Amino acid sequence: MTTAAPAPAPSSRDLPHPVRGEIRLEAVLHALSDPMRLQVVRELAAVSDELSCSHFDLPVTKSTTTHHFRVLRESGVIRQVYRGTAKMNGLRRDDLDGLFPGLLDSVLAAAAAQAVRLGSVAVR
Amino acid sequence: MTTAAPAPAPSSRDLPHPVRGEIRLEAVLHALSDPMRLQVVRELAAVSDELSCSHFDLPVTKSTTTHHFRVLRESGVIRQVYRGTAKMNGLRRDDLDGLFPGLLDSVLAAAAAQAVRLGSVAVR
DNA sequence: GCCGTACTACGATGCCTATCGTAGTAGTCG
DNA sequence: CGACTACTACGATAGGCATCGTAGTACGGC
Repeated sequence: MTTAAPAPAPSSRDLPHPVRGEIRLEAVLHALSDPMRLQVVRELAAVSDELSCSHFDLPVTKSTTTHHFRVLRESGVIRQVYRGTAKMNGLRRDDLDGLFPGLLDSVLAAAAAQAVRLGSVAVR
Repeated sequence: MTTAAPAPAPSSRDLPHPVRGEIRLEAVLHALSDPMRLQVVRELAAVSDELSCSHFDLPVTKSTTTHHFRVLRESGVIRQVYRGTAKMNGLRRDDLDGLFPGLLDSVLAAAAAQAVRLGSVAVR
């Protein structure tokens, strides 16, 4: 075993992500069709950086939050990594733009337009 | 009474559609997140004309087909009208483009790109 | 070493939905 | 009128999913 890959301790903390080629349009659309998940994606796109799960103050329990983040991750919309005790979430903009050019931007623009239209203009 | 609207016989054949302002992004994304419905929308966009329900040869029963067309209609993606015995379906491109500029086109492009990517290039 | 924080996993529940089959209604054509 | 076509409505079923609560695991600080 020359390579002697030290197997960086599976640690049971590695999260399964679809590789770019495995991302399916239907799954992405489904992930974005939930208001709570769409809101999360909008926030992530706004900061264009990673955010911890606890940063989001969603009106549901932690368990449900975990579930929504998992749907987003497994559909390929976000990437999740552990950083110490925190789990950071980042938008997979490169992969999404590569596979579906313009899709994410038009969805984000549509969400923003609708937020204005529905009078949610004042932040929340 | 001048108008004297003769009430063109409700006939129980008028189909409820959301007006433009009632169309919700989440509902549209959800409607498009089903493979069968996405396929229908792609065909409608390809012909840019009305198509009867029976034109589509979906691998499900008539009942299920009716259900899918209703989801598309109630979400505001398509418009349905009766023409004789046939029920014609047309994409509401104007309304969708007006509310969510570029969204429909990028979804259609993404669907086409994915179809190619998955090797479904040879028809079925 | 112990505790608090952050997040997960598991089990349960209720709703939504995709699917079917059967029966029924509207329109057209003979 | 009568048969045929096109589509709907209704009822049933099974699976998915958003939600919760509780219990558990990993990390970092004291």
